[in-house]
Amino acid sequence: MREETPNWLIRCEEELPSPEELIPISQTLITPHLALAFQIGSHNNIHSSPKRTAAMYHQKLQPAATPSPTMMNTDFGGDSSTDLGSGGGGGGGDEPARTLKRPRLVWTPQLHKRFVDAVGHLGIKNAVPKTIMQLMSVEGLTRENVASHLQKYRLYLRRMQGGNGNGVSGGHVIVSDSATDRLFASSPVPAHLLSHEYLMPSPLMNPYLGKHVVTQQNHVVRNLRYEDSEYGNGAGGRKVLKLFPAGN
DNA sequence: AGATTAATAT
DNA sequence: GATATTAATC
Repeated sequence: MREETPNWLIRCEEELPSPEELIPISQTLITPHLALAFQIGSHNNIHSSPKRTAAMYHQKLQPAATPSPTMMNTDFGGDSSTDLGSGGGGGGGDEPARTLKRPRLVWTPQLHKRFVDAVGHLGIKNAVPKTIMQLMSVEGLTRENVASHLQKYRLYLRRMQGGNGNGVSGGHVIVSDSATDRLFASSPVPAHLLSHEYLMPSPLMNPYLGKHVVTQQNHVVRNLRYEDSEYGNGAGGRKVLKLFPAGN
């Protein structure tokens, strides 16, 4: 067996060790008592690990604000120091860190910054969720966290390039509002993400085009093509996929 | 605002 | 099978 050496990853890590950027990340990735309760690998902190744990920086508590009916009871909720490390716990999962559902991640500007310059240092090729996650080195951050964020981020970037990001069309500038946009706007966009090839999905390689597909209703559909949706101005003329039922 | 899922591709 | 991407939905 032989692990491939992630040379590029190594290069990136050597290249971007800006301590100012890496150290002061402060945000609650996992709730403090979640981290405490899990006490990942007992509190024998393995300092050899270069990872920064979000739990280390817990300063601002999120009120959790989770009105979901499911409610995370989490027996350890009551008191602290409920180390799961002890063998006593009968049905307890040994590593809830993976099995339990974590509270939803809050993408603070700092965390987003990390995300962005991780993406910035990876090439177009390597800026994929898994590697971004690795380069960010934030404990508890999952691939899906990054994937989800990346998806939204790309949508944001497309809106910027496609439409005039700073449309001076007419008379007034289209300033991006909405909290999301401001978060994304809070960090400068890495140049290589502005590549058209990167942002624009090739309609020509759409698997549906020219083929036919069977819908849930068992109707055969063919001749799929893209059409420009003309919604006056609101959407800004996005492409939509239209289906043409084949007679029956 | 994020997470999750389904379909698809590599 | 694992991961990526997109769209849709929760």
